[in-house]
Amino acid sequence: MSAPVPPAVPAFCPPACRACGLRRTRAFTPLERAQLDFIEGARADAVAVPAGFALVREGQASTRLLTLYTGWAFRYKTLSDGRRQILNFLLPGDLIGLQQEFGGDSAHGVEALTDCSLCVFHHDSLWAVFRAHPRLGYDVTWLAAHQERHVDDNLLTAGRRNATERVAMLLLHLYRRLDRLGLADQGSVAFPLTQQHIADALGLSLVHTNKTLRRLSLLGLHELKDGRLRLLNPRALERIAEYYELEPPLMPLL
Amino acid sequence: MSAPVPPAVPAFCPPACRACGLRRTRAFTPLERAQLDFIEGARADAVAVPAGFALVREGQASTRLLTLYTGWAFRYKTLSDGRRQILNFLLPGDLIGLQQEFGGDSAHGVEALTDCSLCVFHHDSLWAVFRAHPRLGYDVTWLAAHQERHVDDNLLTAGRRNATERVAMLLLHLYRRLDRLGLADQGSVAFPLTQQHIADALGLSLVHTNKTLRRLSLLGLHELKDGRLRLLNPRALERIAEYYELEPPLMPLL
DNA sequence: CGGACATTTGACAAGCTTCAAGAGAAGTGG
DNA sequence: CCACTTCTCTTGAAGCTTGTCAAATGTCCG
Repeated sequence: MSAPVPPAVPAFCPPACRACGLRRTRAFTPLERAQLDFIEGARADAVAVPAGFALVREGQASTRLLTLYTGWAFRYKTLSDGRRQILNFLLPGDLIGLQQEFGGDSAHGVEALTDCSLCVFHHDSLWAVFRAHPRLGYDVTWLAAHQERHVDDNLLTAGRRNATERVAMLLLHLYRRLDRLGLADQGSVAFPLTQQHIADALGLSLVHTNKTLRRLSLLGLHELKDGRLRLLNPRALERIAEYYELEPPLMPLL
Repeated sequence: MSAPVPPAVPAFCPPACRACGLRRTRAFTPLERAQLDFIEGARADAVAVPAGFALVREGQASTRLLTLYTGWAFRYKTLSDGRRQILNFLLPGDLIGLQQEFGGDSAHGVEALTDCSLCVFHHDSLWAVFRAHPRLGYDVTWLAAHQERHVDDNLLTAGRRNATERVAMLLLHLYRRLDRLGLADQGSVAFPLTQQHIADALGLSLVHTNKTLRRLSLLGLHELKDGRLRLLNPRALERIAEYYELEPPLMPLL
């Protein structure tokens, strides 16, 4: 938070998609001009929201489709007594609202974790995408399948890994996604999660999350300071989490 | 298994999609003739596999797209020491192989849980679907998003529900999906899962799954006999699992 | 300085896992 | 047709991981 690291992309989504800072990060598949123009036409707005803002409310209908441009958000579900499960974290480039577009209420909520800026698409633009640009429709499906892979990973983590493995998994996974987006700076990344977020993502209690995090830190595996995460021994974390990722694929960006 | 209940659809997928038994169940959205013909043209084969057959191998590339016609299957991931997490169960009408179609190795395996019959689509037919019939492409995305909802539910279950709630959730959820497909017969459905499957789906140990299942059964909430499941007190199960589903939507079927 | 919030630590309880072993059902081969 | 193996279900006991309760410390911000 306090480290004076310049952001990789400007804080606001520029009006022209071809000027989009995200597309310059090499994390996304390049698009043809016609496709880019189409996307630009489907955009209704660019908005900024503060940390904590409810982008999608659990159990409510919402037909807006959003792309996260800067900041972090997360999808979650809750039980009536307050127990909360974070389903996955959303980083720049991730699409929000796919599920809700398909009619019906949202089965999950989406909350901004930091201040965020987003692209807002017109209502019903999803169907228009499929009609006008099958390739982009295909990309949307790719994104849906890709997001499901993240949830699959998290389900394996919550269901079958112990506390140490879970924490190692989370740190590694997030670090790599951020690095991929060019958001790593001299071996560290901004890390705005509270331990409560981590606990809710991993299916652990807050106290136990704290103790596990502490232990890994004392073992010299990572360092969490000033709102930034540094992996001091990524190999050890890989072994613990049993998480060896190959080269991550290029992602489509809408 | 041993109960002499006639199957709701014939055991084999007929060569003509318009004769497809699944489409008569009213669980799926009706299609236009042209769309149906296109799907029929994309079909390469109809196959039957025995229980235990590996439809998709974990970590291997596979570009086949399948639709489950009869029987049960499940998606899973494993850790190197054998711990296994079942991600979700696949029932008739579910699409298999979406993730793998998008290049790269499969991050999960798919195994037939019972004898299954399936429709096999031609390689690259997915992209052809998007090109030729945007509406069907949209449907594929709907299916991807819908499957993710199931995984979301399972993640909430594994991460935040206790053993009793987990088991209640599973019984209720599967019963409803089967009922929806017209596979319920006088208040009971075929239930081919072993307790090991249930344990692996819920992130519990086999022993604890057994004891929890036993307790719910002794409380008169359900009956599991002769390979069939009967919910004796669905309301109580709903309250325990905190799972009140509205009318399930019509699903697309490829 | 006071208040809200995040982190940290200790003690204890509980839920769940592991270990062990027996019973029942189903399939196989002599 | 029966012995044998294999698989699933069942139950008890012990132990460990994780959750809950409680409270102190630290940090940010008005």
